[in-house]
Amino acid sequence: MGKKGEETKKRIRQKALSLFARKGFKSVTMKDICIETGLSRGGLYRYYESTHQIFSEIMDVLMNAQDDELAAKMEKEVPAPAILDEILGRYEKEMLDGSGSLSIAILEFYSEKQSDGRSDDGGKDGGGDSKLFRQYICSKSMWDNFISYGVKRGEFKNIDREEIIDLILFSYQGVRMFSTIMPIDKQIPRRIISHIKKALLV
Amino acid sequence: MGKKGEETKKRIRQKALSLFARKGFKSVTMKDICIETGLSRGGLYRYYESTHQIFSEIMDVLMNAQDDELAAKMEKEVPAPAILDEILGRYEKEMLDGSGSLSIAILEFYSEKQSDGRSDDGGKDGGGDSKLFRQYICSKSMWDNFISYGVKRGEFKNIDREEIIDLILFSYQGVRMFSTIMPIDKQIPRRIISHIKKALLV
Amino acid sequence: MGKKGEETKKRIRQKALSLFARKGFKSVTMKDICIETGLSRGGLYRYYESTHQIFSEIMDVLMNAQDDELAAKMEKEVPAPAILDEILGRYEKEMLDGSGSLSIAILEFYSEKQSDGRSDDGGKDGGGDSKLFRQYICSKSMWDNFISYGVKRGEFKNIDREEIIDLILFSYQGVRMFSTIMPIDKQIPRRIISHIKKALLV
Amino acid sequence: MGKKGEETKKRIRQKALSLFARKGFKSVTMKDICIETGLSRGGLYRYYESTHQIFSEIMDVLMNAQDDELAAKMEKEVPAPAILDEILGRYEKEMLDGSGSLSIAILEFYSEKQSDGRSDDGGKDGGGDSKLFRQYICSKSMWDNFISYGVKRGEFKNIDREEIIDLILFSYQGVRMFSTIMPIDKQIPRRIISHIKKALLV
DNA sequence: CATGAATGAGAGTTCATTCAT
DNA sequence: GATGAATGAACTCTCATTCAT
Repeated sequence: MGKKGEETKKRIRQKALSLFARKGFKSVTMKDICIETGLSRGGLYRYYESTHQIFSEIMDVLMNAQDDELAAKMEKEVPAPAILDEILGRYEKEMLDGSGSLSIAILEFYSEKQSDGRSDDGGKDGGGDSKLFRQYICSKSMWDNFISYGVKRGEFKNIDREEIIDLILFSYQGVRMFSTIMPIDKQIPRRIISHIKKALLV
Repeated sequence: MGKKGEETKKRIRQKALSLFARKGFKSVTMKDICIETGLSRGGLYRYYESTHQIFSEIMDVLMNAQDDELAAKMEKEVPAPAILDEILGRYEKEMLDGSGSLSIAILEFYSEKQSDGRSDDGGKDGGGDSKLFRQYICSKSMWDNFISYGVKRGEFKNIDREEIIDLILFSYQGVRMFSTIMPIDKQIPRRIISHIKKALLV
Repeated sequence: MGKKGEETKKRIRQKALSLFARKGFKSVTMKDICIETGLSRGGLYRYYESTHQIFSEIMDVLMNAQDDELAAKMEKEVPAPAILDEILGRYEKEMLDGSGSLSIAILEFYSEKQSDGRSDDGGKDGGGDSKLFRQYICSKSMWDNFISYGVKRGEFKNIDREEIIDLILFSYQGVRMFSTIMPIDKQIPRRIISHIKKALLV
Repeated sequence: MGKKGEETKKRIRQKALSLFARKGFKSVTMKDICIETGLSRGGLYRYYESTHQIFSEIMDVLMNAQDDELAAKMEKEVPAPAILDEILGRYEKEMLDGSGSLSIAILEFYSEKQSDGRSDDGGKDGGGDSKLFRQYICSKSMWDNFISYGVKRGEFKNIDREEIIDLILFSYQGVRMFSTIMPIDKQIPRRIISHIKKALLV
């Protein structure tokens, strides 16, 4: 493919990402992406043959770009509450900013597959649900490690971990979803974060 | 519009509802609804001129069909924990059953409006966000009343109400969303509910 | 579908037939047929969803419009040589007139299916080859009956029937094919017919 | 154009030939030929600028590669029936093997020109019909010579030569055509050949 | 010379929408 | 009121063809 080709693919993904964030998955057409990237029909199709494929690759890239950062901090013995502050700070920002979120696009993408029964993710692995599910498992295990770390250091309560993790993950996702369609009062993320902190910190 | 007309409209809404639950909002076409209802093109257009309008009316109907039931129970002095059990039981069921949920359709419907800037909700009120927002406010006030009731009866803790309410509402919505695209482990709703109960019950 | 619809379908088939005869099968597009019939895209697709389907129906109609005429003549005890003259006269005309012939279109249509392996003949029966083959069998049995008739009347020689029939059918088809792409000298059909007559007549 | 260039052209023609035999003329694209030959777009276009041109050259090469062999045999006074056996044996094989035949491609190629009115055969001569026609004339004269030879040797009947030649050529072509789209019973070529022999041999 | 990136024309297809009957 | 025939816009996708490197 060559270096130029790889760069074009990357450019396509970037432009497409902004479209998906803005309009969700279903409403983005190959034509939209042509216009956004400045490529012609044929030019785009040379690299990707459907919005499914593009989205799928975007998801792959995003998912692989995950947190080693956290592990690094635990390595360095950063206090758990400090790490928690940092993570929840990021969550808060994300919950408030609906514009950059792929939430709806993700939902549309995976829900479409459900009803279709098709599996157009470039053939890299088996089906998208599992990809999402793996992501959930991964986030969960990350939190689990982190909470263990906090408990070991005597900084977190030794509560039912799965319970608090599910609560964190799904309320976070819930707010993100709604932030794309409804003005989210700043207090909402703040309250959720406050609750999480109270539940965790000794 | 005579009685017959109203019934036809109702039938259209019912059939369309099942389509929206299955395929989301964007993927349902007027043609789909023609087929599902058995109406001809012209026949359908006589009653509704777009899927937006149909969906909007469905939402109106659903939102108006809300809980006076709860008020009735509080009136009858039913113990708060019993009411809580009942509500959370319903929530649990809904979190597990992705199939019947309009979650995605709602998200698509309102998010489409955001990006369009259009306001095609039948002209009844100004913009859908506020409709959704009102719904949120309404649910919130319902829970607020209910928690007050429990606190007054000495059955609920007197904690920060807004905090727990946001947590309940958004984690519930978060799970519902994901239930439509990912297999949800039975334990997830159970854990969330367990947490809520622990947070509320004395 | 209604009477109007049936008429539109018929009109489509007629116009398409002239296109197929002129350009063969592969070179005719749905757009061509739109233009020829004066229908819009959507209008045409309402009735037929591919040139395959149209061609297939044309073939069905043509094949069903076959020779009961011959049977009638044998019934009426018309002398075999007279009937032979009439049939071969028709053959001669058809061999000379390349313009109205579907030969190439038929060849393209069925050869495309071979390589594709698809079977898009409206689902009415199993595959097109058999349809062609049946046609061959049918023509063959028609000639067989007819030659028997001539032999019984003492007007035809009692020669190897299958031999002469294959010769008739394939040389006729061969000339028809070439008549679409090459000027056919009038003498060619005449010579072929002359040979056939000599082979058959006592 | 050096020797290497000529070889590349030859390779292109060979690969293209197999494609034309498999898919006919119209269905073969420059892209197909790129893939089949392993050449890049630009690479292919350096040598040939259209499938028409490639096909045309293939035809030229094939037509020039004709029978001096027959002349040689007559020179050597090989008995006419032996030569006939050999020729008809080859015909039989060709009639049965639809797969390697260019029949359909030829038909498509020349029929396309008819309707187009264009003349894209590399500019070497005026129009393809005449090329085909010349080929017919050429085959005919070959047979004419051969039959004369047989008659002179007292091995063939002195019948109307043009008649039997047309019969041979067109029934042969007819079967070849159909062999590409229909299973041809082994008996069919056999019967045709049997008839020809009976007509020729004393 | 050869490559493959890119263009743009054009075919296929699907729907929202209108309108004569 | 209701039907379904018809329109036309928009999208998807595929190639022939060109051209900078």
